[in-house]
Amino acid sequence: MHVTLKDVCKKTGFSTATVSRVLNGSPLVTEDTKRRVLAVVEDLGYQPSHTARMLKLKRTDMLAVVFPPLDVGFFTEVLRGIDAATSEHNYHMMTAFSHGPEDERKLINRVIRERRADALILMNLTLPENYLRGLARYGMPITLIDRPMARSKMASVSLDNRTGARAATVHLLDHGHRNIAFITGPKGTYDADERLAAFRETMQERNCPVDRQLIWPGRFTEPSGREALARWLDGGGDLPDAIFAANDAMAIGALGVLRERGYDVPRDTALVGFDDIESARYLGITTVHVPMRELGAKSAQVAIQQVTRHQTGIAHRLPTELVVRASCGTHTGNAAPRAQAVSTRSRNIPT
Amino acid sequence: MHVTLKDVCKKTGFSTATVSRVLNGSPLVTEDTKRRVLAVVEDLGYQPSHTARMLKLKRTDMLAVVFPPLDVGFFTEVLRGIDAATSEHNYHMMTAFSHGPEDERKLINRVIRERRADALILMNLTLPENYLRGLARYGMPITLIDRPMARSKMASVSLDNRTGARAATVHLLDHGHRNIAFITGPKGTYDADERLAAFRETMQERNCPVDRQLIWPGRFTEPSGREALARWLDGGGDLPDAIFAANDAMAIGALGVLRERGYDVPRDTALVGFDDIESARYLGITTVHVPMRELGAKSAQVAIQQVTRHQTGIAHRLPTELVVRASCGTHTGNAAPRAQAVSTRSRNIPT
DNA sequence: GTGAAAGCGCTAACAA
DNA sequence: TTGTTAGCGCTTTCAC
Repeated sequence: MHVTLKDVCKKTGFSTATVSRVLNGSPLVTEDTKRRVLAVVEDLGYQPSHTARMLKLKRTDMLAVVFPPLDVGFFTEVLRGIDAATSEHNYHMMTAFSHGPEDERKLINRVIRERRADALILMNLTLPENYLRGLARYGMPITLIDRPMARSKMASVSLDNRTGARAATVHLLDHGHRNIAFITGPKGTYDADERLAAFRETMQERNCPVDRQLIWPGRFTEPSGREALARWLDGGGDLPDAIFAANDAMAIGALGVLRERGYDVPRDTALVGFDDIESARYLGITTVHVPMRELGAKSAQVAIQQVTRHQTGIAHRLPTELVVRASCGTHTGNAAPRAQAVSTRSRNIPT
Repeated sequence: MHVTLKDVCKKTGFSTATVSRVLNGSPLVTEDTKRRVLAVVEDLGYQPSHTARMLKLKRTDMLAVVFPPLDVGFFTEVLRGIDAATSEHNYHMMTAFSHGPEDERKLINRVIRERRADALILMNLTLPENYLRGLARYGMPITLIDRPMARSKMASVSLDNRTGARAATVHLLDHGHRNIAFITGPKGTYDADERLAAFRETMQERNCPVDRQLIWPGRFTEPSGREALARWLDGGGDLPDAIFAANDAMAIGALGVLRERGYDVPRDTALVGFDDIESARYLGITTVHVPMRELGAKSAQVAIQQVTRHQTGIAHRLPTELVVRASCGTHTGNAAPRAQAVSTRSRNIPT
C-alpha cells in the first residue's frame, strides 16, 4: 500500500489538519512542528494524492488541449508552446487529437462534463460559433487559438493573417508577378478566410484583377495542394506567374507537382506559403512566418489567467512576418538583400 | 452549481447506490428503474465527476507520456499513435516535454508520486537503467519506447534498428560507395548505438574498412548534422562517397551544408538518413522508415495491458525498412525500379 | 432489487 | 498553535 496523510499523522502524532498545514505552507505552525512533520514526510516518502486534492479543491491543475485532425508540423510547435507555459505555471497538459468533427464534439464534451481540466484550449476547429457559445454554459473557461469570437466573451489568441498575406502579395507584385494563383484553405476557417481576403484586397488595391479561375480550393493539407495545381494543369491551364498557398503544407504539395512536371521554382513560377513550418525552411519556400510557439504559450497563459484571475474576454493577436527564401523573388537579382530587410529568419537550404 | 449524483437521487427518489448501479450498468436493477433514472440523468444533464470516481476507484484512465526535449517531427507522429490507441481504449493522454535531464526526472517523479496517471510512457530518454529500475518500485507501470531493458521486467516497444541500418549500408555498398561517413546520434542512446553498430558490422562483413575519421559525432539534431559535416570539410577533409546519418534531422543538416557549398546530391555524394520524417520525404532523402505511429500505438496498448491485465515484461520490436529516394543511388540508372522492390513508400518530391 | 452507510485521501471551518 | 470533524462525489459492501 502507499503512504497517505494518515500514515504521517500516526508517525508524528499530529492531526491531519496540522500535517496538511505544514504541507500547504500555512504560517500557523511552529517551526519545530514543521520540521518534525517534514522529516517524517521525507522518511516515509509521502506525496499528497493529487486525486483527493482535486476532489476537495475542485481544481485539477490541468489544461486540456484539443487539436484538429490535421497532420502538419504546425501543431507540434503550438503544443510545445503550450507545454512550456503550462509547466512553467505548474499545470499539466492533457492532449487529444480529434479524428473528425463528430469526434471533436465528443472529446470536448467529455472533457468539460467530466471536469477533467480547469480550462480548455481549442485549436483551429471548424466548430460553429453558436456551438462554442453553448459550451460556455458549463463554466469551463475556453481559449480559442486562431479564431477571435466576434460577439462573445470567449478568450482567444489569433493571428494577424492579413498583414502577412498582404506582405506576401505585395512581394509577389513587386517582383512583377501579375498572374497569381491562390490555393485556399478550408472555407469557413478563420485563418483561411483572412488570408484569402487580404490577398484579394491587396490585388485590388494594386489594380491587379484577380482571375477567379486562379482561386483554387484547398483543405490545408499537402495532398489538397497537389490536387489544386494538378487539376489546373491537367485542365489545360497555363502555369501562373506565381502561386500563393494559404499554408505551407499546400505549398509543398504544389511544389511536388511542379518538380514532377519539370518546372523550376522560381524560374517558371514563384511560390509562397504560409506558416513557416520546418519543411518550408528546408525546401527554401518563401512563406509568412507564424509564431507557433508563442501562439501556444500565449493561449496557455490566457487559459491560466482565466482560471486563476477569472479574467474573461481576453483577446490577443499575434503578428506574422514575411520570410523570403529561394522559392520566390530571387531571380530579380537584388531580392536577396531585400530579403534581409524583410526578415532575418531567412536561413535556409537553397534549393 | 453543477449536477451531482445526489441531485439525480433527489429527483428520482432512488438512493445513490441504485443510481450508481444504473450508471455503471449493473444487472441488479429493474428495467423500469433504469429507465427512470436515465431519463432524469438526461434531463438534468448529469455527468459523473471523474475526480470522485478516481478517488474511489484508484484509477485515472490517464496515460502519461514524457518526451525528450528534441524538436524533430518524429515525436508528433509517435504522439498521434499514442493518442489513437489511447482514445480507442477510452483513456486520456497527458503529455509533457522535458526541458533537459534534470527536468525529466522531476516530471517523471511528479507524475508517479502524485499518481496522476495509471501508466507512464517514456520515450527515448537517456536516463540510466538503474534509475528507471528504481522507478518500478512505485508500482506505476512504465513502458519504454525505443529501449528494451536488458535485465528487467520493464515493458518496452523498440525498433529493429539493425536491420534498417544494415539495409541502408548494403544499399550504399551495392552502389559502389566505399568511403562512407557516418553521423552518429548521442552516445549512450539505444537507437543511436544500434544504428552505428549495424553500420560497422555490415561494413566489416563486406570487407570494407571503416575509416574512424569518418565517424562523426552528432546529437540527433539538425544543427549537429550541419556541424558534423562542416567541421570535416573545414578541416580539409574530402567529401566522402556517401554520408549515412543516424537520423533524418542530421541528414537534413548535412544536406544544407552540401547545397550551400555547391555540392550536388547524389552526384557528388550520396546521403542516407533514418526515421523517414515528413521533411525527408519532401527533400527526397533516402532513409530508413520507422513506423512512428505504430511505435506510439503499440506502446499505448502495452501500457494499457499492464494496467488492465497486470501483464508485465512485454517487449515488442517493430521492423524498419529502407526507403530509396533521390538522395542516393539513382545515378546508377536502374535504381528506381530497385527502389520499388525495396519499398513502396517511395513517393516523394524529386529534388 | 434497493437502501444505508462507510469510506477513498485530502482541506478547511470551527473549536479548543 | 493544534485537533475535531464535516464534507468533496462517487462506489460498494452489507443489510433488508
